[in-house]
Amino acid sequence: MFDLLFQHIVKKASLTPNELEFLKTVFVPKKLRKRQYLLQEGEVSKYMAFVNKGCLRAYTIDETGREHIVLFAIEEWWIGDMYSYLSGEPSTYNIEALEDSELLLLDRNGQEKILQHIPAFEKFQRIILENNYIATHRRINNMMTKTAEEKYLDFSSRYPQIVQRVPQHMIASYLGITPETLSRIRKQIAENK
Amino acid sequence: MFDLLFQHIVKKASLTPNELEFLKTVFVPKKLRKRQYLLQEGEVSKYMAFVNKGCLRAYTIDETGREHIVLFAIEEWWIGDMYSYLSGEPSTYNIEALEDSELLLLDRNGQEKILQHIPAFEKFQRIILENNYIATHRRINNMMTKTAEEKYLDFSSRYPQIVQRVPQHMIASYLGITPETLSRIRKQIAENK
DNA sequence: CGTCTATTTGAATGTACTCAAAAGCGGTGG
DNA sequence: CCACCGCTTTTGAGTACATTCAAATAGACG
Repeated sequence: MFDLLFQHIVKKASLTPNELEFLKTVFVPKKLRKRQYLLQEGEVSKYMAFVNKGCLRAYTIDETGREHIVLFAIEEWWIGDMYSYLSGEPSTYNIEALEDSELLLLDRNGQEKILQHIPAFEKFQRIILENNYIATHRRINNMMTKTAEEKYLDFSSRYPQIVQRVPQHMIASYLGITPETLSRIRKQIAENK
Repeated sequence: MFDLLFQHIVKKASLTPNELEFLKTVFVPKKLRKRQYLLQEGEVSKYMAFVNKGCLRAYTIDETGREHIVLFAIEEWWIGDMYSYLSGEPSTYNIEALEDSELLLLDRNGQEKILQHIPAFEKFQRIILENNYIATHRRINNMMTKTAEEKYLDFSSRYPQIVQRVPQHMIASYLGITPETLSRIRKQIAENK
């Protein structure tokens, strides 16, 4: 259950076997069936979740009732509403399992404990934040400057696993384009090669 | 010089007079004339800068040579490339003063010192991060779901001071629309009231 | 197998863009 | 202090890209 998490962490910061063992006492395993929710709009996001297995999406619903996917997560990714998690305010996101999934949950308390026991965890956290910052800013840049086709090509080369596993209209939603447009783009790409 | 910074901080976390006094030894004042750069592409962002006076922009240049404004900052805002600051990697941003400006610089060293001396500073930092997270995600949401007109209306109601102070084509650049489109939108808004 | 949902295709529309040129504005030097 | 130059904003015309709405096809799940 903890193998993937441990691999994930030691890639970014070196922890002793003892320290890794300690982590087991802090993370809480949780299973989610397809279509179950980790978080619903209005709830406080008490956990950040590491995905050990499966696939999830975070989305919002706008005034006109449309869903907009904010984030996907598959194995070795983190998911949660960081804002709600940090501030304790209710979340505006829904987080739903797109496949049967296994998560490892970390709450603020657990996080504090880890930081007290394992100084190197700070570095790990910092790297996660950095990567998040980069991905978010790249996304803004893509939204601003790229055509629908470029957005899709960038996405599918960066996250090919997600393209495989997730319904096409959800990818369209993530990219901020209509399902019809994405369908036509894919057709055109297929033809031109 | 430190008045605004102190106000800014005590709004978010309560610090003792002694602690505030200590901050003076850590932040480094810096003046920038209009059109001077705080950071240029390829340099490492060694500081996060608190804007005591003035106005700046952070922008990138894409493959086709176009500028895209990532961020504005006026009094009481922070500016810098957080990724480069945290990771030590070279920045892809340029940060330029749009007016004569006064900054207070904080480097990683200084930040460490503060955290050691002033535990309450952690809370302050957390709140800054939260606000940053919210603003960034709102921006993504706006880019994805809003028309050019809605983007402008949202921006100008949220940051009216910036609309006042910054050339129109830079606002267009920030919103990811052309200057011509923004001009037409503004005309239309003016007519319809 | 049948139903429900996802994807594809078509036609018409609309929003924002490009390119080009005119008008407006501000800063600078004579 | 005014005239000029350069940059910003506005306006116009034509175009491209993506959207909407509608319907047909394909695929998944019970």
